[in-house]
Amino acid sequence: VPELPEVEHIVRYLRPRVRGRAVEGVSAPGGRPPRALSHALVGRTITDVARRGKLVLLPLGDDRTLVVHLKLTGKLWVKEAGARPGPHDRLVLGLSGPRAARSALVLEDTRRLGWARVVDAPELAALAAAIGPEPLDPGFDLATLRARLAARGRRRLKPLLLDQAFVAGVGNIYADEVLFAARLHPLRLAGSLTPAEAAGLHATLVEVLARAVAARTDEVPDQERVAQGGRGAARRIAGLQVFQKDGLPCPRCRATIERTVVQGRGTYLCARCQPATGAPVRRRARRAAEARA
DNA sequence: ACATGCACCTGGGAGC
DNA sequence: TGCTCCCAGGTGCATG
Repeated sequence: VPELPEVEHIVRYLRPRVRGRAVEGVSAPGGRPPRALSHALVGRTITDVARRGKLVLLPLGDDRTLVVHLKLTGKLWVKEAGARPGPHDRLVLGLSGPRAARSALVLEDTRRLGWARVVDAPELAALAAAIGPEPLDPGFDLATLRARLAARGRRRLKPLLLDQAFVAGVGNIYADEVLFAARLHPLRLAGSLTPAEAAGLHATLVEVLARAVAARTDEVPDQERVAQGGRGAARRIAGLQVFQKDGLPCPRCRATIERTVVQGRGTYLCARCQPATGAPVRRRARRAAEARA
């Protein structure tokens, strides 16, 4: 599941491989001919590869940009031109190059939830404006986070972290990892954090994501390592502390990590390290217990 | 303003 | 073995 660090890694993998290449053809193996995309892309040059939140941005030199969202199972590869299409290849962009080095940018997406489209500058601005601050930007300081927490004080921490309008790029895995590192229960209300807790959340948010990005800057693309041996989202990511570790001892206190469901999503936490303090939560739980009785 | 629940889609695992 | 059921997770939308 690509979250900010994985998307960043894909961007770094793609940039030297597609920058400066012209799109020579567009096809969709096993699908409808992508006529609109083809019309918008053929003949244009990919001038760079960038990221905004979980979006991959491929600017085309004029005011247009190819935007890709990988959702749950999307991957972007550069393959040799003419390589046999994989069973889940959804979109193939033939790229220019010396005859022997011609290549293709391939969107592979098992579950077909991802998308790719070409937008103009105003549309790109609208997409970007709907996404919150980049947590790894130097401008994302503690004051910024505290102001945003205060503005959404009645929301619970985990749904808030998953909300791309609150902060860019956090998904289910890193939301749990950040909350564990910050010793905060996922159901705590944003407005209930002490100044020290807010500072801890800021520090861990930056640290956990930065470490995950840094762990992937080596030459071997993560995607290729996954293809060689990994299976299951958690296995792709080294160094996870709690995500999908239910039943295992907490790496900090040895209590058993548990799995719950928050906002319909699997949520992993150490109840000893991340106590569910906060009066509103308890009141709500008691009301629920009374309603059941 | 916030939460909930479903829809989208498919493969993989559990259970029978 | 082979069937059904359920689940995963990002996001958008309808509903409470």
